[in-house]
Amino acid sequence: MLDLKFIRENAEFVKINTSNKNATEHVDLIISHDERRREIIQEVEKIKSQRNLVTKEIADLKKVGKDASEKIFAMKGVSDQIKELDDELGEVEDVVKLYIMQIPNMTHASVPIGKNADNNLDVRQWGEIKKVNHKLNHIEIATKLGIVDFERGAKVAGGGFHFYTAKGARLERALINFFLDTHTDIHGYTEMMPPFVANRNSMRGTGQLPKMAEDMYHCQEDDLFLIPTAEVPLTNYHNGEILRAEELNKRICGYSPCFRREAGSYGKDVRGLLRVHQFNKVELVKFVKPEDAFDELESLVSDAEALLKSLDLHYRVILLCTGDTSFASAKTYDIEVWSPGEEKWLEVSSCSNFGDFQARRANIRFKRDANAKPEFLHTLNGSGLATPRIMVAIIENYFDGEKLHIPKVLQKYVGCEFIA
RNA sequence: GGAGGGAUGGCCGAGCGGCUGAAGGCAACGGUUUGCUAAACCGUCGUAGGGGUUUAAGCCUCUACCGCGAGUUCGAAUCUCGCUCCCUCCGCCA
Repeated sequence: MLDLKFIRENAEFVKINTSNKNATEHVDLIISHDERRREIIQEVEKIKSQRNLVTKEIADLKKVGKDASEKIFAMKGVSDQIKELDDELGEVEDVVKLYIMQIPNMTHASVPIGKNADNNLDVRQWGEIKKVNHKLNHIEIATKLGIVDFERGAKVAGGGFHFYTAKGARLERALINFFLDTHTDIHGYTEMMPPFVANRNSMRGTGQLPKMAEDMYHCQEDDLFLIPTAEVPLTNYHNGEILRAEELNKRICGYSPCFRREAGSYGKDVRGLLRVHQFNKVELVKFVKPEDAFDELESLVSDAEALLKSLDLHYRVILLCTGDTSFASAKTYDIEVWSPGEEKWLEVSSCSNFGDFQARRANIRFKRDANAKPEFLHTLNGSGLATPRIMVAIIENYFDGEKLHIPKVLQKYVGCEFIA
């Protein structure tokens, strides 16, 4: 959510920046309603002030035992007048809130302006395309080795769900543990095991609601959503709180399954593990001082990259253009890993700086010192990493035609050197 | 699921419908004093939103906020109703 005052004072900038994100805005509507809002406030507060004055006079009269019925009579009806204005104020404020929540975060000046993924900027690449002596994709290999079962996943839960089986399950678990261990032991994150469902307030706080409601699984009876990412519980961990400056910059990480209905995405890159309704991910979240946010974004990306280097997987980092940057983000880097089977880059991480956008929605602030005014802090998050496409890359890159070699760093977790 | 109890500022904790934006304590901050640490004393010390003023930090003023939302009343932290969360006990369950 943007600051109303900011919108008022930078209307043109907000309009342009929003359209750069291919989003629509109602800035004019917000501003006109805000004007009416301030009109009403002035009017109603004048009446309230009057009422408070007379009320005090009544109290004084009663205290000395005098008759106040004349003044009391005069005040009859004033409350109704106030209520009427307050009601209108509420309506006007609801409109402002409704539309202000729909304005995306402003992208940072360093973000290239562009319509879609074609305009994204290639920042750097690491490693190189490995020669593989097979022509199989991950589905064929995984099925052959018996480490993923797509058919039974579909039988039990539906299309887009799968089982990891036997050593496949072990390998998946190994990835999760390797990721968590690296972030906690080396990168300075504190591990959290969050709830896998969240309420509306949390979903609104991180920006999934209202826009993404259709993409989430919802438990109607309890009005809870299955989390689409651990970003939701991890960021909302501090919802409504004021942190001390010494606690910043704070890094937390956590594993969770991620649930995505992905309504409407059928037919595109959905084979096998490429796009599924439930997947595992280790998420990195930072709460930082505003002035550190963009530096922290760079280190966040490199924390995720470190994992790919350890796994010796060829990857590239791209800077998303305005049109490809998500609703709540000010700047986003994606990390993509090379898939020999698909002959494509696969997104395995998305690292974003949200500025104060989420903090404002979730009301997360900090004080620079004991007497300072609370300020909104800045939040960041990134995947470190999402496992399915890493699994694809490992399966395709490490299969030698007969057996699947286990990357060195994972061997102690999997307990073997290869799967045959 | 059943029965009770509770929610007040950064924290603890008072609060007969008007004198309570809220006592008192702690913490924090500024200062005075004592040859260090400390103690004592004085002062400051919530948030948000309007309006005014200033080049600005700021200052002045009004309004709202005692879990959330409605209601009663001239007037609600205080009374009524609904909701949420927390605690205790019972039941059920991993």
